[in-house]
Amino acid sequence: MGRSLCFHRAGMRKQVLTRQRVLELIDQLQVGEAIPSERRLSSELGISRLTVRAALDDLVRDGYLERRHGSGTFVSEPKIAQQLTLTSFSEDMRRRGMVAGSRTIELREIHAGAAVGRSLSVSPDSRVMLIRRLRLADGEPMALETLHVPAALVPGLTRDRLENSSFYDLLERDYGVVISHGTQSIEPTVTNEEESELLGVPLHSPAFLFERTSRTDDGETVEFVRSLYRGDRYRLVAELSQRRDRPASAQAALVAAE
Amino acid sequence: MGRSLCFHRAGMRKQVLTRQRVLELIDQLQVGEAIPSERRLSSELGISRLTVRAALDDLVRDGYLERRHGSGTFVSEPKIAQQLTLTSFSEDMRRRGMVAGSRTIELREIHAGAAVGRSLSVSPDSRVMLIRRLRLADGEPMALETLHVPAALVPGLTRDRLENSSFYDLLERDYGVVISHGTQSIEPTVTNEEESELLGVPLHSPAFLFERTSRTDDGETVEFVRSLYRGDRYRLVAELSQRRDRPASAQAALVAAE
DNA sequence: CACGATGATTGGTCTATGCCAATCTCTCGC
DNA sequence: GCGAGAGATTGGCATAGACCAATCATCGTG
Repeated sequence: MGRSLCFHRAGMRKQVLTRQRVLELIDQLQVGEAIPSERRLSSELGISRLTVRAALDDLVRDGYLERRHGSGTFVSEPKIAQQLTLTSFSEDMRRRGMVAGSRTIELREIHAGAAVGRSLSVSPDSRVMLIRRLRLADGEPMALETLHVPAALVPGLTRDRLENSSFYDLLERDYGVVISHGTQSIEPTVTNEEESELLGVPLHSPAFLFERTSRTDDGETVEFVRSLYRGDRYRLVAELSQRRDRPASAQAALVAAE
Repeated sequence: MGRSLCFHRAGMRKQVLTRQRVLELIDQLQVGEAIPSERRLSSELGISRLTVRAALDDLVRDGYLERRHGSGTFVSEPKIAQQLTLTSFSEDMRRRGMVAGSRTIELREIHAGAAVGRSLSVSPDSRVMLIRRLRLADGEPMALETLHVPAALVPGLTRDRLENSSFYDLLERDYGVVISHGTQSIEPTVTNEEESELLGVPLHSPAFLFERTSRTDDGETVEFVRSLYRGDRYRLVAELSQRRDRPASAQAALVAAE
């Protein structure tokens, strides 16, 4: 903590570096413990207090910290982030202290077809990898994932490389593809016979159906995923806030009746 | 726009007032149209550019505006806010250009009991109002809502006053109760016989079950609501982002198996 | 010992300013 | 008329500093 930001990587914003530094700090502290004050961080890191503050704002918004006016800034109870973000299943489970795993059920190359072609912004004739995986937490089936990715993006993809790994990590490490944004929808559904058997739940059990389309920075669509999460083991929880100084905003999409 | 912030209400933060002023502006513009530059707003409102910027940051985060470096700041396509917020059904529907309505099915005073007592932080013997309402959008059933509120909070509550109104508005207007934060969980479920009939969907249709506990600023729990939203008409959609400079964070709660 | 007052520390908000990067517009030259 | 370059405008990021509000700790008094 006696160092200023001379550890910076070229071009990286000070705010971002500060965020990372503070996250390291948080890892070393217990819930409820205070981090150093803004003024202290400012002088120790050799940056302005507003810059420190901006980094902390971000961490507060993401739920890592909570501020108490006049007291300090404290490590939060680990809780659900307010914002939905692109999260790999593996990372998600790891943050819960669980061991994430996966079992590849199917891996083959298909023609995209109309629907998948549209979702991936490729022609229906395009070659696409279809990957079906059962996602496990502490060895228990949690979700069933069907993933489509343009075949040209992942030459030489094998089951071995997929086993017990995060697809995002693999994309980046082995293919230099970095996912940066996407769109996700969530619907309630019920499990069919095959799904029920794979997930170990009764037929027609309630489940969440997540559909996600992910893109790289330059807008290339790199995956379309459907994931079915068991409703008996999975629930979305959010801390909500209504600020008097903000108008209410919508929290859901309403789709047209068929 | 030739006025400075002399329209301010006592104690209200400049950032908040700016936000409101800009929201008014947005209402008058078309999607894709530019708002005045930060520098222009700064001089016209008589506040510093950083303060303008903070207000715009907020609006950008909430999806009202999008910034293009070097070009300006533009009105966004109306889209789903990234953050889940406390939203009244009425406001939600209105933002979709639909007419919100409701039909009160039941309004009576009961004893809280163990579960509701716990949710409302009152004793099981406490008197609690039970309100069941069907929520309509353009006259069509959309959600079934069961609301519990401590009876002492809403003396003289009648069906008339509930009809076609937002409970939040009513709480504030008639009882001076302002909800400020809460916790919401979302689960997939299926409709039972009564629910299916009320919502006009087949038996065992997938649906979202929202449970929400809402509190005032000083932490008093003022309502516990269960809402059942039709899965065929309701879906959660989010724009997702994975910033390289941010660690992934969880987006859901995982509940223990019963 | 307990309570109240005071001072220190902390977060909260804002001002003024500077510089860089990206984009747009206008002018000039071919 | 078109393209390139320069200047203007815009967002992006940061500094230094000031002041207010809330909380905490310490000290003094009853």
